[in-house]
Amino acid sequence: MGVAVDIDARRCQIVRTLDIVGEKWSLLIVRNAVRGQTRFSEFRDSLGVPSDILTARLGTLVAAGILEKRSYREPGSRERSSYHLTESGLALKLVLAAMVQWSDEFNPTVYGPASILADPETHEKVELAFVPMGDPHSDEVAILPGPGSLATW
Amino acid sequence: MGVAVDIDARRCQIVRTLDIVGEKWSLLIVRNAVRGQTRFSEFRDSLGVPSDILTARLGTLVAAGILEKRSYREPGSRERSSYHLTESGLALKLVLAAMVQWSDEFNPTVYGPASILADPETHEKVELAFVPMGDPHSDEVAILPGPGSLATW
DNA sequence: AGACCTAAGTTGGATTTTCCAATCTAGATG
DNA sequence: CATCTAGATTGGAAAATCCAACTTAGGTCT
Repeated sequence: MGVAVDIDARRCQIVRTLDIVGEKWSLLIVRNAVRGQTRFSEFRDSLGVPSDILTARLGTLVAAGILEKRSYREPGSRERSSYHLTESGLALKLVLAAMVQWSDEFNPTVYGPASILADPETHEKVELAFVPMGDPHSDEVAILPGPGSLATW
Repeated sequence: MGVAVDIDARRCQIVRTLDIVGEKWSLLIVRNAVRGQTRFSEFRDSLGVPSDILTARLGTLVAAGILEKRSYREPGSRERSSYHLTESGLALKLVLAAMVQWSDEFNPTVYGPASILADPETHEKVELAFVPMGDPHSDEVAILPGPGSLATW
């Protein structure tokens, strides 16, 4: 992201995270990947991101190990590329969920939440909280469409 | 941030959060505010952010209710402005902590973590996890300097 | 008074990033 | 060999950021 080039600023975890996903569109691409999108045209059409920017962002995310570039072949078409979340990329759900939760509390809409954080198995609502390190807990979450959602999830 | 202007995209909590803190420097200003900084010159000098950009970001953060503009007066000086986190701004620690945790796991440095998430009272290490909604839990966290920290905290 | 100091903020112009529409690529099909 | 299509590239316009110099407005000093 070009922020804070001096060597000790880069030790900051927040700077290091923003360096990777702090540019415009990056986190929204990850969000849509979490929703299951994998193709260039899906990201471009659903987000409205300019295709040259999308090319650049996908490259950055692949280089950072957040997305993995694969090939797929639709019957009757040539081989094309698709982009899939890695373990690292999937773990960014933590950051996305934090934004969802903050927005629900401090910047809600009149429509209700568009996304709801839930237990992947029981679908009970969950929330992010600070727990003692090492205690058994869940780092898995499902992000389900809520009442404020218009999106095809 | 100008991303996704269409009406239903703005229902997304992630878009709504990025609209407020997704611009360059915004989250770093919040980070430094969490560290206790309040003054224009502190933000400018510690981050190296251009002063015109800082003016714009402080304005956005104040307008969004994340910072509150106050006056202070140093003995022998005239009245000046300072910027203080609101409850809403303090709650962004959740997002910052998520970035810290993600970076620790997937993008660590050789120096060890610069920041450590800890219980504000016991200083035991804590981590973000998904817990059942409504269960008793902590949303308080202290962000302490770790072994990788060079910053004057 | 008036010269000087200082934190906060503004201004003009260069640089960088983003945007947008048009174009290109390369294998598949008719 | 013309046509189709998802993925990508290109050139030029627009917007955001950067940078250094300057301004503001009250305070101190003499």
